[in-house]
Parts: sequence; structure tokens; C-alpha cells
Amino acid sequence: MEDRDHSEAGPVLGRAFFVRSTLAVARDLIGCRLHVEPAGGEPLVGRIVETEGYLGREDPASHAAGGPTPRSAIMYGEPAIVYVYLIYGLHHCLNLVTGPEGSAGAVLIRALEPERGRPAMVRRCGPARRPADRELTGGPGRLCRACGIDLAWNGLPAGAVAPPGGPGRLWVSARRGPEPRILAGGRIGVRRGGELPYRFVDADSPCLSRPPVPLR
DNA sequence: GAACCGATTGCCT
DNA sequence: GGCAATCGGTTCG
Repeated sequence: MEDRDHSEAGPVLGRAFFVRSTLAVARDLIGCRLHVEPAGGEPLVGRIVETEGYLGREDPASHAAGGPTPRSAIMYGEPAIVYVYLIYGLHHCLNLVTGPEGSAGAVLIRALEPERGRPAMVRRCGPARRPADRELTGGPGRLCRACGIDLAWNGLPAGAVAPPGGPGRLWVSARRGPEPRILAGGRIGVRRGGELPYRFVDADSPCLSRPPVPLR
């Protein structure tokens, strides 16, 4: 079947998917779909096209480097938990905890292709008239803004029922459709550990925050 | 307590 | 290409 309908969501990915090695999860998330249902808002779906793996204690670029702190403790916990932090006092970044408890791995979701709820994303974007997809969800801060993700989402289990009074719910569904052309390259914006090939992109996506960074 | 910093973005020259 | 914005977390005294 060449023209299958890919609009139907694949199975929801659970603990078994996220408990694997951080880099395997980061790579396999490319082409999967992120579903976000903010409390009282409309459902949003985006195709994941850019991720970065952050290993645990031994990864100098990770918040988990050098042992747990109050902020990074969540990375040392169970996989499939949402880790959100504020960067530069301005932007939020969405991560999913990976690997077995104690390994402190996480995958940063860096870019999406909007598939559902685009008008709501544009509304959160502010006064810009006709933003391109890349301006909406191409970049970790941008995609959080588009989806309404902030610190209130920190600690939420992906796939769980929305807790009363909580920010909403969020989950990831398995890849459907053609196999993406996945490229690995250097991570963006990190001071130490940037030369490691821990960033994964769908090479054919127009929504990447930056082009693939080749490693020499 | 105070100082410093960052897994970013948008606007400036 | 440069750089300011802005604040929670971390570190240091």
C-alpha cells in the first residue's frame, strides 16, 4: 500500500520504549508523534523531527552531570517522566526521562512539524501574522511556547491521565508512515560535549531548528 | 544570601 | 555576525 492513511495515531509509547538506552530512544523518537492536551485547550499533535540525547552523570552537557541536585533529581527517577526546565529565564525545554531508574538519561525534544491544532499554536505564538512551521515549533523553546508547556508540566508521567488541577496531559505515539531519513550530529548550544553525535534529525524536515551539524 | 550561569530566541547592525 | 532579555538553579562565601 503506497498511500496509506497516516493520520490515525500509532500505539502510545510507554515505559518499555523509554527504559531503553537514551541514544536509542532519541533516535527512535524521530518520526513519532507528540500529543499535547493542555487543560481546557484543544489537542495538539506534532511530528517529532529533532531530538538530543543527554546521558547521565558522565555526560558533561547534562543537568545530571556530577550527581543529583534538586532540579536534576527527576532525571534520576523513572523513565517516561516529563522533565521541563526554564532556560535563560525565558524559554522552556521539554525532555523525557530515559533509561532505567538511576541512569539519569533524558531526551530533549527540539523540533516538531505541526499536524493538528496549528491555529492554537499560532495563537500562543503572539502577534506574528503568518508564521512558518519552523518559527512555530522549530526549536525547543518555540515548541514549548506553541504547545503551552511550562514548569507546571515537570514531573508528569507521559501517557498518564491528566491529574485534576494539573496542566493537562501529554504522550507520544509510535511512528507511522514512511521511514524518515535520520542523521546524527553534534548537539546545539552545549559548552562541553558538543562534539558528541547525540543529536538526531529527520534530514528532510523543513522544521529543524538548525541544519545537521556534521562531526569532523 | 549574593553572584554567576545557561540544552534559546529575536532583534539589532 | 553580535547581543540583550530574564530568572530558577547552583555554587560560593
